[in-house]
Amino acid sequence: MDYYKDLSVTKTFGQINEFDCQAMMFCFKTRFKVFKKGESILKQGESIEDVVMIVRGSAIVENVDQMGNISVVMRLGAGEVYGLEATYVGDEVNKDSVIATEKTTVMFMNKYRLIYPCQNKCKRHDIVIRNLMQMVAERNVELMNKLTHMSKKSTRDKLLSYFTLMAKRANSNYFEIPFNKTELANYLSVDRSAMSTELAKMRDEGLIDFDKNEYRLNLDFLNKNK
Amino acid sequence: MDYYKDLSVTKTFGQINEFDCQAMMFCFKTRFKVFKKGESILKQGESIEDVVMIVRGSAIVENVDQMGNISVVMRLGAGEVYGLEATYVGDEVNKDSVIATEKTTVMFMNKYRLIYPCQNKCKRHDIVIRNLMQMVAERNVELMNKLTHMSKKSTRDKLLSYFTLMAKRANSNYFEIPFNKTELANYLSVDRSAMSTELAKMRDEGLIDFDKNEYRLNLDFLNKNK
DNA sequence: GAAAATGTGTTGTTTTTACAACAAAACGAG
DNA sequence: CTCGTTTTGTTGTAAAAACAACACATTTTC
Repeated sequence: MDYYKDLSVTKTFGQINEFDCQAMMFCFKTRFKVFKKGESILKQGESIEDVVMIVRGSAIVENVDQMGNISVVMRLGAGEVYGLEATYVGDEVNKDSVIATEKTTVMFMNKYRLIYPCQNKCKRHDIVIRNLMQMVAERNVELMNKLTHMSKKSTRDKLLSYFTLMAKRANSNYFEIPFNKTELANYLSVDRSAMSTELAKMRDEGLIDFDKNEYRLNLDFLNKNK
Repeated sequence: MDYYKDLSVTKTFGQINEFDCQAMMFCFKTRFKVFKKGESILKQGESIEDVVMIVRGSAIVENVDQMGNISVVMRLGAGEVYGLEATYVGDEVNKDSVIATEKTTVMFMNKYRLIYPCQNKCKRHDIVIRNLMQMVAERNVELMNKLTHMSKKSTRDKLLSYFTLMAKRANSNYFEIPFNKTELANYLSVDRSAMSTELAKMRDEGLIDFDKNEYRLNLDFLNKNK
């Protein structure tokens, strides 16, 4: 396979040469699969066999409760893994579904091989462990950020909390977000139509502007009125 | 110091003998401090110098936004650490405050010494790294659970989501929670008085019962009416 | 390129929550 | 034990969000 080009730019395998990477692929019993847009990479409730990594493309982690409410937990981009934390805490079934948002290549890795140190020749396993640790820490921060947005009382404040972070990340008050409107509503746990109304109101007030998934945040306005 | 008794039962240092533990204490430049109830162990906005571990007692992690809204992020019990993820991602200031909820002994550890492998004699450092990884993974699951509660639309569903998890954890429909009513409201991001009203309503309907921080969840009733 | 599916914006109505203000209860320190 | 502080419960009102139903736009698929 020539997936090494993709793997070499991931956080997990980036610092590892192609030869060692190959050895590790073997050790982790990796297999690759390509998913079409909308296909489920993992299904909520199914037993966990592997840790998955997005090699190319992207996916959304979502949770559907008994009442049918959809909650978007996060988005996974290239290089990101899912299923690691569950493996560490010993969960046996997926708590969420992972759904491809475009044509997406996924690498499946044996969950046990990944987290236990091995006696094999893949001598870079320690580096991978370190990298995974880093990624779990980053995910933690990501979840804390989501909590910060969701803890806001009003839809407007939730949106502003999210937009402010995205602007900071982009280092610009003009930025693109990885969600469409429906997904954003499910990410922030607000009603989509109510959110749509609120966004329109914010635009009328000159606070923000947007087109598709691109947004502009008028920070001057924000600071003036606080 | 005779803190070893306390440390020996923590996830981080539990598998390590007293001698190695002592060596590591030195390596991590640990220092101990006792806080009274209500005192701040870490303050939001202050620069991060150390990773802290609750040795004895407990604390609450909370965040106050510009409008003065208090959000309880999580509760820390004995053996739990705070500041690790921030160190991994390179944050320089505390995003939250950590406040002792009772008389609490805290161990401060040099953040760099903790996460970088060292050349010293503390040969159990690798075990500590592994244990920390486990704890960060567990914290992620904890945060995901909180997100699940908070993503529910109504106060009642938020409460039920939380209570159901606590009952599952306790393996009983009778359980104690680590929050008082005010803290619980701030944890779930709902108005305290509205929550109080909703709890009373749920009690009237026979769905739950409670006294102080102890709750009983009537699951039969729950299943019957869904 | 047409049809189907998905995504988005708008409106009015209903339900829920936040807010404010207060009283009662529990707790804690001296 | 007592006073001050914190926690909890209650109520009415105002504000906000959820919901439902729809039209229109956009995207996907064959």
